[in-house]
Amino acid sequence: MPHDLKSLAARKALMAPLSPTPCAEISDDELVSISVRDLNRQLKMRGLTRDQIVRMKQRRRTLKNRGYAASCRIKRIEQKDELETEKSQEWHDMEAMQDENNRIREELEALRSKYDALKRFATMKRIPLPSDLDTMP
Amino acid sequence: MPHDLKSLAARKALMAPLSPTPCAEISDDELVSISVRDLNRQLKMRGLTRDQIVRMKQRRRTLKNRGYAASCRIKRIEQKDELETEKSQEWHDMEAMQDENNRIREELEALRSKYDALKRFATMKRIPLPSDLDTMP
DNA sequence: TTGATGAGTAAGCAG
DNA sequence: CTGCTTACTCATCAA
Repeated sequence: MPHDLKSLAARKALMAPLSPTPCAEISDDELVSISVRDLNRQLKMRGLTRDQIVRMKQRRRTLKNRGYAASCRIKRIEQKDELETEKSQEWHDMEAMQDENNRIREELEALRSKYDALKRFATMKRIPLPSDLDTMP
Repeated sequence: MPHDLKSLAARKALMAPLSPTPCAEISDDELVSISVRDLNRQLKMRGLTRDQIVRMKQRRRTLKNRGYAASCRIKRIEQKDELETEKSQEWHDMEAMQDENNRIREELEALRSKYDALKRFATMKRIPLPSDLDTMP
């Protein structure tokens, strides 16, 4: 259960930016969306230290991972929802089939009564029945 | 999927002990299982700094959290398994009911044939049937 | 390199 | 405080 629907926003706002050093005005959003090629270009152009470059790459990877983790969580709850939906659907189908089953069963019993009555009537009236009743068209 | 069945052990071994300073030979296992009351007793007895005590408490909380997180994950996969099991069970039930349904349907058709044959026989022989057939016992 | 996932950590809620 | 859950980070595996 979401213990924190209201604090989520606050949390996001309070969350320290991943890079204490904005390094060269590249925002997190930019950093994750930019291509590696372009990133390298930018980095060279701004003449960053090798160390700064390494940090930037790591920051990029971390930001990406954050996104992957989020997808993973979303996927998990979607799969769960899917399972529950399927289960509920099967339950409905099952109920429908149960009803149909009862309907047919009643129909069968009713017909059987009539059939038996007819047979009894024949016996009473001493009317011989054809022996091939079961195979008649 | 367990990406790391072999590396789990290695990871565990490599994982830095939560406290670089064993402080006062209290193992992680001890620390999580001991009661607060006993912990305080131990801490006082050994005469730890206020700072050390705070750290110890935090270490305890972290270790507890580690366990909670593990339980949470286990619970999650158990619930998923449960859902899948129920779904599969429903599927089996459904299949059984479908079979039963077909069986009854065939029985009904067979009986209907015999009943119709009997009626036709009566008509052919010009035998009047009782009008209350449907309500006969 | 990119994406996905298990495990650990911290924050925050509920009891 | 205890226990649970979420979001994040990191290690690791697969593609």
